[in-house]
Parts: sequence; C-alpha cells; structure tokens
Amino acid sequence: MEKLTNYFKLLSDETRLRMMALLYHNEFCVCQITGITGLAQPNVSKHLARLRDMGLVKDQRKEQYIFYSLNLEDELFENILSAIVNNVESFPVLKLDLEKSKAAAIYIELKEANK
Amino acid sequence: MEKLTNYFKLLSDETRLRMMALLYHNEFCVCQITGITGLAQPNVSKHLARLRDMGLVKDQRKEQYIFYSLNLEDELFENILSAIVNNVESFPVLKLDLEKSKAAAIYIELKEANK
DNA sequence: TGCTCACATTCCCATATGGGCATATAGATA
DNA sequence: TATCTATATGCCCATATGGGAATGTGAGCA
Repeated sequence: MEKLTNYFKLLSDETRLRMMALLYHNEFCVCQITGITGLAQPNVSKHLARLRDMGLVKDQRKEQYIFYSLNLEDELFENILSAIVNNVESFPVLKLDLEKSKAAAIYIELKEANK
Repeated sequence: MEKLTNYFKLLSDETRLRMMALLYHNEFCVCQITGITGLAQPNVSKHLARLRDMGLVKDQRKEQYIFYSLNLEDELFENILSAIVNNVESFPVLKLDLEKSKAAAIYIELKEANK
C-alpha cells in the first residue's frame, strides 16, 4: 500500500513527469535532461535519485556520463506512464520536451567533437 | 498538466485511497465512512472536500445524511482506480474496509430503528 | 423556538516537499 | 599527480500536507 502511494507521490510532480516522459522514449544522461528541460542540474539529480530509490529508474555509467533509463517492472505504473505519453498532445510541456530531446543525442556528439 | 499532477497527489494518500476504494463500490455518507475506516470525522470531511473540489467525487443530501459517490469522468483516473480495486488482495487495508463496508448499510438502519 | 445530530471549518503542530545555491565527489584526461 | 567535468549532496527557505482538537453550521425534530 505504501509502495502504491509512493508511486503516486512520484507521479504528482511535474518535474518528475517530464523526466519520466523523456525516459519513456530513450535513455538520457543528466546533462541531456538538464539541457532539454532547462531545469537546474542539482534538481535533475535529486529527482532522478528519488526515482531510482523507488526502483522506477536505473542508471548506467558510460564513460563520463551516467545514463538513466526507465525500469518498468510494475504493470500499473507502466500503464499509467504509457497513457500519459500516448496522450502527449494534451500536455504541451511534455510535447516540447520530446521535440527538444530529438536533438539531445547530437548535443553530446557536438561536445565530443569540440574537444 | 496541473490537473494530472493534482490527480496523482490525491491518489498519493492512503486515507483518500481507502475512501475512493469504498466509493468505487457504493455511495456512503460521512458517518459510514468514519465508522468503516475508524478515521476521525473531521479528517473524512476534509479529504472528501478535497476530492470534491477536484471533481472526483460528488455529494448528495438525503435527509440527515450527505452521501458521497464517485464522479468518474476522467478515463485515466477511472482506469487507475479500477486497477487498484480489482487488485484488492494486494492491499489488506482496502480489503478490510470493503468487508466492513458490507455492514455499513445496516449501520444506518439500526440507527433509524433505535429512534 | 430550542435542541440534536451530521457534517464542515478553523487553528495548531509536526513533518515533508521542491527549488536555489554552494560544495563535495569521482571518473576522465592532460 | 593535478585538473576538468559530470554528477551528487547538503543547507536553507518558503510552502504544502495531514492529523488532532475545538468549534461552527445547518437541517430535522421535540
């Protein structure tokens, strides 16, 4: 029961919903999420940590970057998230993030090229 | 977007989940919910008011009693609630409430009979 | 009219939450 | 080894939240 209410608590914050919607489509590192959303890096890290602690997200280091991806084990949670993502037209913020996210891969490539 | 996060905020509290699970099966007045759950009456009222303000619940006076019932307009919300209620075996608190609720109708009848 | 009962509201308190900001850490690189 | 750079953590603040307790309100009844 507490796990359930904690899930809803995690879903009840716009910042976290934005991050989860992004991760639903792809894995991203902290700096990409920061860049896409315009959120402050410490906040991105803190929210990701909360999601990780609740098992909704997992992280994996790749060289300098730590990539986060969804960890969809709970069926209810997955259904909720897919319902939101499939209805992205109703949520302009999410839609904008997703559009911006298409450039996110390039973002890291440019960084590497400028070295 | 804010409506969505508000929904999740309402779902993120055990007390409210208990009340919504009850109302999913039947309408109840405040005193019945208080009796079934063992919660303090002011808290029941306060949570019901929040649910009503968000349009998830509606109330209707019948003589002395004010009966609350679910107001399922949002599909996502309804799906979430039915998923929870159909999985009540996983949530002993909810299951107990539901069992107790079967006696709730009788509770009011007894009250009337004792007048 | 005054009382009773069901329900609502208010006040107070302890706790949780999210963001801004500064700083710590740890892996990569020079 | 020393330094970047990506990420994590800690501190502070304003605000929200939930419960307890007392009180207010309003409909039905004596």
